[in-house]
Amino acid sequence: MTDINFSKGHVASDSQEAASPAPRAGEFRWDIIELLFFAYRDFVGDADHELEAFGFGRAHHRVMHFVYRYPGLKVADLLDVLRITKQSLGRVLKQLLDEGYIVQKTGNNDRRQRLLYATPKGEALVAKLAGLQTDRITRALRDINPEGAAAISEFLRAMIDRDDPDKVLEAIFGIGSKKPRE
Amino acid sequence: MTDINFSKGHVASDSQEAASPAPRAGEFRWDIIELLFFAYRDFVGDADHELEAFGFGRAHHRVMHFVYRYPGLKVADLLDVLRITKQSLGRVLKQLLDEGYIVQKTGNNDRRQRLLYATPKGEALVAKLAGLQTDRITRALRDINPEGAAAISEFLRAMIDRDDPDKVLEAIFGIGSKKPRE
DNA sequence: CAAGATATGTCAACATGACTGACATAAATT
DNA sequence: AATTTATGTCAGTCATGTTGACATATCTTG
Repeated sequence: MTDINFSKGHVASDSQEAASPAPRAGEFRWDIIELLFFAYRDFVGDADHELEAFGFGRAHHRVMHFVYRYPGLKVADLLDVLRITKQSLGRVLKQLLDEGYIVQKTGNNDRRQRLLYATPKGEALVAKLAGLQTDRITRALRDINPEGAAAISEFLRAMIDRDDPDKVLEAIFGIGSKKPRE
Repeated sequence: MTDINFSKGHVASDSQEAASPAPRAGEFRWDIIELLFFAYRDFVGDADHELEAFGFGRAHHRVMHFVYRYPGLKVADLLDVLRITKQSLGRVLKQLLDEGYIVQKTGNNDRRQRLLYATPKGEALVAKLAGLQTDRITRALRDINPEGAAAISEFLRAMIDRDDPDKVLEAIFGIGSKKPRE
């Protein structure tokens, strides 16, 4: 049942598209495009499973992750990183605060700011999820030598937009190209 | 304004977590976890922008992509690949059919099946989006040698779950581990 | 052939996580 | 004192996912 019957018309080694657009002679990176899709799907799937047990979703994970990793992150910074609206963040953040995964502290210099910190309970959740994802990454890197691993890191960095980096990206990339786009 | 003021407590070279969980001595791949997050965010962001002009979302893109790439894909196959319910697919697919991006043909062997094909209009859309993503990938690979590129491909493949692969994954991986889970 | 299984489509209700717009408060800046 | 900034919140909407129930056509099987 359910035989592999689709014709694979455009797959990889196919000759040529008869399509009208013909953008640039057909040299698309279908391989990487699809590998990224499946790899990311399964990568986040690890965490998604666990999150159900807590009654949380991906949104909660992202918030917890960055709050844990960058203690004292401001709400505004979090909004930059996640690229969502404050209304959208508000709902998720409120749950995490109410349930004791995150605490807020008033900023020292600027008392309007609410600096965010993970509680031990929050740290435990992040560690659990990061453990699952680290397992997958470690498995995937097992048969890859250091040069290959460096190439992977370099590739992923180069895939990221560098214009107008948020605070977390500046930390990751080391405050390099602070290029104020006019 | 908006100074880089978070304390970076747990970042990379930090000594040790005082947290309670302590899963495996703290050797998490924070680097790859975060690079994947940002790389994928910007990777899909390319397409998201363009899609707005068409009044479509990511869901439409995913459907169009796989229908174009694997002509004659059955509805059931598409459900396997996207891992969504048929009701969810139905809404998106109906729009793409109504607006002439996809056509259905009755299966030859099994007349219950609806085999899906991209129209020229649909192919043009897929090509446009794949062009944007290919540009990003090509840019990212520019300074990476063939061995590095091979490592990247190997890594992404190894990140994907191989148990119970769907039709598309079988095509990508070459019908390898056809392990029928009982 | 009749019965059952399969492939697909559809209706209805609901959940999550995005969005916009408007407005409120407290604290910093001018 | 007036304005700007950082944050929070209310209200409504949209996109995309979910369950559950059911309909129809077609294939498979006893």
